[in-house]
Amino acid sequence: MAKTGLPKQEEDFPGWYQEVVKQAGMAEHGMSKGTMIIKPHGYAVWEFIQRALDDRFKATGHENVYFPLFIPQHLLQKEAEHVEGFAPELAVVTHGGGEELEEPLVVRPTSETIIWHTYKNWIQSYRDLPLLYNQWCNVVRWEKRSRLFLRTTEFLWQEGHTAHATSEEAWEETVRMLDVYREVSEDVLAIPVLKGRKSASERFPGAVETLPIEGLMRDRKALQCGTSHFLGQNFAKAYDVTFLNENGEQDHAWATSWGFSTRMIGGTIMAHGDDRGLRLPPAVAPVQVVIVPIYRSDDERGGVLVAADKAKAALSGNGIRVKIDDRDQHRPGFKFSEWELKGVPIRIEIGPRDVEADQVVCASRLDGTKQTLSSSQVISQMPKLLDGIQKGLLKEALDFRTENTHEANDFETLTSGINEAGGFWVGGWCESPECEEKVSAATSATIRVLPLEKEDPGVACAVCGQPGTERATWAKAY
RNA sequence: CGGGAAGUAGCGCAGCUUGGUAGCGCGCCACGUUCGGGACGUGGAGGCCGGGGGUUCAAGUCCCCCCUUCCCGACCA
Repeated sequence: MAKTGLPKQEEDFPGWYQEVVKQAGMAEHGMSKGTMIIKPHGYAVWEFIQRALDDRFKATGHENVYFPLFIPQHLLQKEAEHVEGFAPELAVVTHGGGEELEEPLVVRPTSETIIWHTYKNWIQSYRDLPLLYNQWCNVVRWEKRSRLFLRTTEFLWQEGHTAHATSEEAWEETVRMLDVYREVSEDVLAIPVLKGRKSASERFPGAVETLPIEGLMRDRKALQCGTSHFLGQNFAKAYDVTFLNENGEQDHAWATSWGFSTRMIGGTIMAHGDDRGLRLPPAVAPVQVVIVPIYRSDDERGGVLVAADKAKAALSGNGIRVKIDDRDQHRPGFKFSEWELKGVPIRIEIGPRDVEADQVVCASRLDGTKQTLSSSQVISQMPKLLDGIQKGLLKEALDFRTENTHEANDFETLTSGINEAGGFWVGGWCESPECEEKVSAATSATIRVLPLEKEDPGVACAVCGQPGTERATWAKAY
């Protein structure tokens, strides 16, 4: 049996998570408080996520820009709710060039302020709109508690910032980008997500509506996987961004912003990983197929490696990312375990017996099954096998979510359900912050999502019994 | 920022009670035997014992101060 040295997921999920991240070579803690060093294997996954998002941004007419890391403090203070929301978690630079600065510089926690300050100069007429810009960058938020990938002082993300002439257009953009996130989560990362709205208490500071996608991790806790904000005219008003509309009237621009971060590397690990380690969706696996040659003598080694090279060349020719693990210092069993830990979707074993029979042994990381395939079969079937793993991971995660989504129509069922079973709990809500708070106090869970289109739940508020006006989905979350 | 725990070799830890030559396992390097599910033997390299101050003939060990990390909360992508 394999000895991974990992805690069992069931017994110690946080411990399991931390060990997987470390042992699989994804990331480690940085030197200063709450920071993270992303290692090659982790960063390579991020590059695939970046590419998937960026392709979709371009396809929907967006362009990339870059704004400064430092934001003059006064700029940040113009939107009241925004200041209040971010004030506790700002990093502030007070010295530069060996001297105290006249005005402190805030390290961006997000860039709405500096961007809308700049948009003021870029927008005069409705003909200048929309502005559909995105930037890839790092941001800093001084969180009290950090966890690799999920919450670190500094993290990498993209933040889109668009300006529109009408409320309708901005709302459409907000919803469109939320769906881009849904698509990347589900089709690329194989994490099924719930789309919807946040309650007022969970909204982004300064937003009119915050639309999240929420995924369920294997410990039955939710993870916010991306958010798209409808900012209304709040930032345009705070930063005085006006334009002349088609009717010749001055109007404030309408705004959206949306972000997707390196936290989703952690999400991918927590949504699919098992007791042997990572299970990476083929779409983001830096190595999709690893070939482990097996041999005893130099003679066998030669023949096996020729067969391995041939298989690699053929697979690479089909656009598949293949690696041959020809390290002499490790035996095959060690390599099997190591690549499983790293999450490689397919392992091909080629030994003397296989060379003789012109075949390979092909093992799937999805369920551990092995099959023997002829050399030509393995080439022709590989895209299908990888696609099967991609879809299989999504299906497993979807089934898991279905099993762990429950209805609750009274306080006792709701709170004990959340506390004892975990997962998503759906119930009526009267929209009062008091009822929301009561559940949080009893469970530490929050409303993760309300339906995108507000709908009558047809049941009473699960907390107070008054008529329900929203259908709320609750869960404990990261 | 509260409540706990911990900082000793790259990683995981023992040693501290009762002060007296710096240890173990894994990993690393060399050679040999191994190789279809985490191999073994022999030899070797590697330490400002988190930092600063004290007590003492003598401090990893005792005392004081500081720093950092982890876990549990509150804050959050």
